[in-house]
Amino acid sequence: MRCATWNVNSIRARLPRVLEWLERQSPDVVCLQETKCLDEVFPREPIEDLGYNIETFGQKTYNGVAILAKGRIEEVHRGLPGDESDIEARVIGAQVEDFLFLDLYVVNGQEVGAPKYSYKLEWLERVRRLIDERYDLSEKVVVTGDFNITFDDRDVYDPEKWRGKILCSDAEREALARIMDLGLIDGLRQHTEEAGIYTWWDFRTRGFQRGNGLRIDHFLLSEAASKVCTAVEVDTEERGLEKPSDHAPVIATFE
DNA sequence: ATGGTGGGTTCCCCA
Repeated sequence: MRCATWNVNSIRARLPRVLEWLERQSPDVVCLQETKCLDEVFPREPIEDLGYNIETFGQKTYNGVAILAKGRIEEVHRGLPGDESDIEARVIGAQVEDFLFLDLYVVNGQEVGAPKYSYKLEWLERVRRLIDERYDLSEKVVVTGDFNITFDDRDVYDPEKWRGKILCSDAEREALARIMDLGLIDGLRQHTEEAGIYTWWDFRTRGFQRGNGLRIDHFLLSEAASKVCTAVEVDTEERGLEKPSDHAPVIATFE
């Protein structure tokens, strides 16, 4: 079973890339973020034609998440419990075979100290509660997506420049650590301690061309999932093609 | 400290 996460930065703008990539990689499950469209205009047919079932949770203009799977998608849930006034489409969860998935598009936060930064920290605590209350971590649980947080300096191309900045601040890393404390493992770090593995490169600074990236897209695995996870790999090649997303796909393999 | 590019919307927001 191979599962991918990919922030596509608009499913409609990225559709040719996504279709080609699905054909090339043929993952069993795909968790998408930043689809940026209402469910009724999600381009379902060309993806279904490649053999995928689809569950979406979108909104106009911003955010939006979706799960694609070759198998049946069951027990689908959308959003965070509690505040019904929060309509941001950033969370979708589902079961595929004997795996429980949670696909997240974590709030970016804009900059440390901004209102959106406080919202990001509160939002992460709500995610922690969702996992704690709804997910049985004795099962094979895969929490994935765009976390907009680096774990540590190995995930940052220039740690001194980014020290304390958005995506790298202590409070963000602590909020992520509290989620990990539920009993989740960073899937990539099971396999390598190597620094310089990135999943996102800023368009504005031509980060990819300069090798300036961050690792902010993750696979958080329950112990049962981690025991059967044989690889977590970034498809860096995809980021270098024509009209790419600013994120590369990441693929986790389970035996 | 600033700006750069890219996507979507609508006369600017978000990343």
